[in-house]
Amino acid sequence: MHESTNQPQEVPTQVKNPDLVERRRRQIVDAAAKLFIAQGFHKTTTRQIARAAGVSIGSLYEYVASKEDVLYLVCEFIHKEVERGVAEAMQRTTVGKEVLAEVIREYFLVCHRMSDFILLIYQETRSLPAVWRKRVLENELRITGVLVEVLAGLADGGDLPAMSSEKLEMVAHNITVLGHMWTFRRWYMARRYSIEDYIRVQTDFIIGMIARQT
Amino acid sequence: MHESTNQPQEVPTQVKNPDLVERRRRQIVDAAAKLFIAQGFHKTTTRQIARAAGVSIGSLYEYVASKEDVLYLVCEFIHKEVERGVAEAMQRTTVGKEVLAEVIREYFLVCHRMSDFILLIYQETRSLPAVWRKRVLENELRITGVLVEVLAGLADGGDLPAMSSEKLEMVAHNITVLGHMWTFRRWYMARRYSIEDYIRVQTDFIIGMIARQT
DNA sequence: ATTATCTATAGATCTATAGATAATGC
DNA sequence: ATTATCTATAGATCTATAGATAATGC
Repeated sequence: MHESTNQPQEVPTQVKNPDLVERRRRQIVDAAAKLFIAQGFHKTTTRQIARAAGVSIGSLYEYVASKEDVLYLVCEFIHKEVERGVAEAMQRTTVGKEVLAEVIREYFLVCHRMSDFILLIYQETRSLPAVWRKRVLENELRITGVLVEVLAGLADGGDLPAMSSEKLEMVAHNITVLGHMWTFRRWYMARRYSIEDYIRVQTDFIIGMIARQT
Repeated sequence: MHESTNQPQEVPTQVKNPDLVERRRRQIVDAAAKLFIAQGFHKTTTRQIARAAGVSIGSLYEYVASKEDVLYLVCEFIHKEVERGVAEAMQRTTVGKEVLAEVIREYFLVCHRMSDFILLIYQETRSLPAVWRKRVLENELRITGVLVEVLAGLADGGDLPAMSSEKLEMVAHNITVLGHMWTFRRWYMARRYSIEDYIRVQTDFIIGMIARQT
């Protein structure tokens, strides 16, 4: 199978200078992310995005070809941030007995910090054209993939009960989603738990979840 | 605190005959739910809804005051269906040793059957006006509440290790969300698991999760 | 000369309603 | 007479672009 048959397809721009493209797109993404979080994608107009980004509506369309392009750039940016957060957090964890608990803690704290962004992805992915929706879902997997790697490392080192790679992967998905749960049930959870309480309770559950496995 | 200070607020209609309202709204909700699932709320027009429901655009607006009203009616309908499904499923479970596994199984099967609907709620709740968004979230809680009741019953009967009501509630939320996970990660899960596989693996995890608790 | 930016607006929709018509029940 | 339904459209937006202007670099 030839990779070359899939044209990798990027967001198109009319502007030649790549540094300028990067700079302006950052302005656009920053402004749009805030607006989308506050009002949602559909209630935000391209004019609001342009104004908040400090460019004219005409210029905005030199850097993207459609409003959906802006949403995709925002999703891409969020995933990069989350992945960076997770990767950094994973480095910070020491080795030894309590590693899994630390990994969970660091990941949940990333979810806590990036709550609004994660929620945005859950809510607006559907508004993307098919090609980009697919990309966003792949990015989502890549983040769970980081957890899979970490768990596999722990299992190899004997810091985790050995289990089939299938089950190990499911544990990673479960941890990912229980982190997200703090973002999309936060309106309820925050009434009775601080993020630290939440981490404590869920960590016990997750460790229990793994302990019994074969 | 007086309940009477909160006006309960229902979707307004111009039509006097309550039976007719119920009948027409069912047509509208059925049509709209399908369209929203296929295209999303924002890409669906009120004319499409009217046409698919078999009424004119003018009549549609005799039964609701706005497009958001239609979305709220759809969400309400979905929650009723899910709650009914869960309640029925819970009755079907026998008593004894394997009850928890049965409860999980029945609940996950409801999620499987109602996949599209559950996904719709995750994606479009944000498009609702504040008052109704709040209601939808309350309905969401009510469904988790059913699981809390069941778990509490099991704990009382000794079929479940005793644990604080706080933890018991969190277990119910976890089960709820792991059921939803099958709907919003299905694009990935379905590649490697059937719903039966998924239930088997997750049931083991959930039972492990509870076993260790105090 | 080329590249980037802006203003002004065409063109396309879409929601919600006004006002006319048909159906129902006394 | 009242209730329900329909057609036709007002009125409001919003995306995306055309065409003019300013800035940059040779």
